[in-house]
Amino acid sequence: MSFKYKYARPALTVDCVVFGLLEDCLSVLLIQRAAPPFQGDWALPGGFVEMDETLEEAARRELQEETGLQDLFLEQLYTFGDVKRDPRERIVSVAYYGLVRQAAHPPHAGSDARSVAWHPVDELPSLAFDHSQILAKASERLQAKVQYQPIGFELLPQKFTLTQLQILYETILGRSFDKRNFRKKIMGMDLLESLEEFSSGPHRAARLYRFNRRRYQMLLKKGFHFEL
Amino acid sequence: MSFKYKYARPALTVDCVVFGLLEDCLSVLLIQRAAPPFQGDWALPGGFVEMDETLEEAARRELQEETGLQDLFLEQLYTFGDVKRDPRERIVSVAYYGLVRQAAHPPHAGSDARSVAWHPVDELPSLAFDHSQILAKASERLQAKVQYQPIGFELLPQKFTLTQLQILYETILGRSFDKRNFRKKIMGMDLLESLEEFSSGPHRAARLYRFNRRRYQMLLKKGFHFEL
DNA sequence: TGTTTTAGTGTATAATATACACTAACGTGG
DNA sequence: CCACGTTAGTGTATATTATACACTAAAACA
Repeated sequence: MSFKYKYARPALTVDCVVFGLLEDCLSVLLIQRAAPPFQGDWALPGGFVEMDETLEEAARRELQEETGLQDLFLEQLYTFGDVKRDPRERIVSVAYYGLVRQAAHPPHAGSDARSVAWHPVDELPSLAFDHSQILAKASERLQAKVQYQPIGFELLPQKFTLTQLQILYETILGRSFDKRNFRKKIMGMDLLESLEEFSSGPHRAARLYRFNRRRYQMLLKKGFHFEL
Repeated sequence: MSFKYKYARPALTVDCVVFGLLEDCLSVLLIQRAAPPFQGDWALPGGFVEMDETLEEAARRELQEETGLQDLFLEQLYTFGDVKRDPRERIVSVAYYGLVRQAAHPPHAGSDARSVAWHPVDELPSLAFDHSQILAKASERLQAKVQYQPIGFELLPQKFTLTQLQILYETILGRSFDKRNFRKKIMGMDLLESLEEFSSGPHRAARLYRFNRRRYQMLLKKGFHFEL
């Protein structure tokens, strides 16, 4: 069976740049290609868009199939359409970027047995196709967006300490913050719900917090806007 | 002649949301559809992506063909891929938004004689397909971007007065600025080149300025970042 | 019980944003 | 020719926000 069209059509794929924190290190989920072209090289998870699913649905399905990841924060990034970005034929790819909480838990490789692994963003292998370019765009977007939308929380466990949050921002933005000023600013936004204390070593216990999404929605309507 | 593929493929189009200032009124360039579906309705200019052109090239070509516009600021906006966004078949569309200086000069209708016209954004007709949604996203993006990148200048003539610039920002952002504070901020950025004076009526002449793009690039490298 | 390690807190100063009102220049019409 | 209408252009005082900076608290362990 095959499909005929009057005019030539590019193939349409989705690719996903999924970020996670791996031991305080910002990392990206990559799969190793089992077949040519770029056999053995690392690449972004992704695949062809089916006729009965939206682009985001396609991205989520491919992620699930290839890495087992589900229910993560996922947003459209950019569409890459250079004529020769795939050596085989014309393929246009809609890229998404995602954030996951538990990069610690290793993702399971997909049914087609390609290996899947987290790679720290500052020591990446060279990638198949134009995936380095896609990843660069995703990093840029993440850095920009994390400063004016409260998406950083998507990378932390639901309960986290202020120190964890600060390290997260420092990691993503590549600069350090003053502890007191950071806490002042975050607390001043009134977005975090104070929870129990949590002890993890030979030192004072830290308070855990949870991001209160409902409260954020409320504040948004009142003209509030999150900023770093 | 026709093209056969093993798997079904969505058709791929580009659509353009082009903004211009029409008598201090933010407007969008629309074309009137000559054929079904949505015959007679207004729609965004756009069309199918050819196999030998990038997405941006496709957008520029379609704009040129349908409206005569050329050499404008144009950036990718978002890709729309809902399954039923076109009643005929599955079509995924990569949307671009553009800014032009001279919305005063009426665009000439394309070769296929569809009419082309500027429509103020606050009194739009209902649009074909999901084009209202695309336009909404473009307005949102314009509003956001104009505040942290100096793209507003793309809507003004190359020589402009500070009052014109202020009105532009007020129009796009829907709020007013204090004249002295506005001028202080803009001048403080040191991005404008002072030119000759320009007299236009029974009142004091105003100084003309030009946006100095070279200077902007320089400052960028030194860590400067434009903000409203 | 003291040593180590991380958590948690306040204040003074600098920088930035805001609010606000008059003079300058030009053209027109009485 | 001068009074009026209209738009251009300018500075300062105050409030708000950002920054810099150092010690005490609590827990575990030796």
